[in-house]
Amino acid sequence: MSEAESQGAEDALIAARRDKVARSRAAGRDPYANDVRAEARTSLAALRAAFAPAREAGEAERYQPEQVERLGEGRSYLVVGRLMARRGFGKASFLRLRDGSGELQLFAKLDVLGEDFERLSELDLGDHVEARGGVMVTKTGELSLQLTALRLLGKALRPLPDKWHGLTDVDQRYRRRYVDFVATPEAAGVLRARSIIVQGLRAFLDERGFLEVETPTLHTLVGGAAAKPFRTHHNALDLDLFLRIAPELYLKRLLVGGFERVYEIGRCYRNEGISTRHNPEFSMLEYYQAYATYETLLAQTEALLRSVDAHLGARLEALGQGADYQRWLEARPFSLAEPFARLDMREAVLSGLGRAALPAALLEELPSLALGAGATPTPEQLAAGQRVEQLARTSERSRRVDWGNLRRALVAAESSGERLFLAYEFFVEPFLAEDYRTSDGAKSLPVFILNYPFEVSPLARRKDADPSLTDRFELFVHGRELCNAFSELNDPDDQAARFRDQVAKKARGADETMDYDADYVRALEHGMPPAAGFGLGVDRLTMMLTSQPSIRDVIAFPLLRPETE
RNA sequence: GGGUCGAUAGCUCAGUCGGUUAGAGCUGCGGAUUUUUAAUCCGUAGGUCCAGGGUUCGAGUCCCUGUCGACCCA
Repeated sequence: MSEAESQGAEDALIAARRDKVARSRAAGRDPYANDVRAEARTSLAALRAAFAPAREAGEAERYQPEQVERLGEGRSYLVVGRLMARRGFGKASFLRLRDGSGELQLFAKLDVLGEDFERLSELDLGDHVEARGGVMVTKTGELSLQLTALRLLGKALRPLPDKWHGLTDVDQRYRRRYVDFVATPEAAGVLRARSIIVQGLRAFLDERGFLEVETPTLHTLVGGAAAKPFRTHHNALDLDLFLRIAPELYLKRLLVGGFERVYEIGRCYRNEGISTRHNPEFSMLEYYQAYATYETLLAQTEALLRSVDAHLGARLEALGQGADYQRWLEARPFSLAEPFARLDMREAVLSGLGRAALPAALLEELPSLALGAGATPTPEQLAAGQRVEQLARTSERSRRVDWGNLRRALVAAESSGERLFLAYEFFVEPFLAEDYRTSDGAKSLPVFILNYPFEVSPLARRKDADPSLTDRFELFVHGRELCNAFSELNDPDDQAARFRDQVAKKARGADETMDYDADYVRALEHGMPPAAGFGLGVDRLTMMLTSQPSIRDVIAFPLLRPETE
């Protein structure tokens, strides 16, 4: 970039910083020096920890000068980081330094710092610097480093956002996440929490003898979930491929291969809308456990979530982010502390209808309520419309049911199983958070929904007692789906029939169906041990545990429409 | 896809009923200040008011279209 291009206010700010770079260079100092003796460096958190004994009880950030002096023993410390604030007083100056572990005040005095003091004018907020000095306490009791040396390590040519308000434009926050993480400490904290959550998931499974594996993300077929895929192409093989929508079918091939416990944490891709709960690429945990049933996984799911949450709380506390965790914990509308509720889907629907003062027989009546197409409504369609209006008036809760979308969805429902599932989605799921509460009523209780119809569960094992249902559950936390688990279907003939149903559905126009995976059926024909499998959305789990309103807050670089210029 | 709200300096925001040269704080630059905590004080620079069209003597402001974003609904 040439200097001649500069124009406008932003460029003037950048030009001023470039001038300082030139001044540094002219004086023989490298504005991008890379010769920090890292082994001599003390992190700001470590430095604070070393002087913690001098902290005054009660007063969080006041230190006793004599004790600090004794602990310091005249030692000199080397610290590095980004300059976050500066308050100048002529022949003295206060600077705020931030590194990856925390922050510390630097105190520069002309008579102590010497000639480096003049170079303060070459520094800007945002610059990376190296500082050296002894630890002392200022008049207000703040732990500080009294500088004996200070130099630039990496010039920031662009200014940081407003030091008090930070970056508030939501679009700018997600577009310039590197600025957001500097300007919004909580945003950085959420990313740290995410890493800890993933560690917690791994630790839980590793302790139980699971093997972490990686399976293909480039698939030749669509399978493992109901979703629209991204398409891509391999040139050398001239092969059309899909980005995976789920790892399920490969993980179960590993069960056939003799691995009894496997898991994968990885990216999946779904070519669907973007919302506060959906990003086109997202992370899923799936694990498969031979000789387990979905009932085994019920208890294991509660244990997993509590274990991860405990791990998160403990690690954040250790990192000095305990206040963040406490704030997130209080903000949660749900609690993991009490045993989760367990509901059979059909019973949940009947109970949901009852709570809305709707007749149980409505389940059988649903097909006639489907929204008809066509310009002029038939008498049947008019009757259906009147019937829905009547039903919607039966109770306050019935009024809150999304009848319009239920009627639209019913058009595509081809079986009583699909209609049961729709009834669950419209009469039960929206009310889970208010209907199932902790014993004190303060928070919602996570709810397991059990026994899904086989038509909406093409990879799950049928129930022995009722083959129209499957050994499957989903976990809803505050009304939002978090986990999906079932006993695996290992009968190759049944699986082949389910695939054929999926293909037939696609032929009838459904767009979120699976392809027939002949290799997977062949794998089952070689024999898959009885097993249960589990899936969990890592992004959603992170949102829940850190009380973040948007999935974009838990993803480092969420997908955005490209900037236009 | 529909509705509501929004877009003004690098950042955070004002801008009255349509009226003269669009303001403030932070950041920057110059100055004062050797214990500050969003330091303070003085001075100064910084604008295609999202884009295009329209109404008007006159538009940041009113109208239309578009772009982008947020939220809600689907």
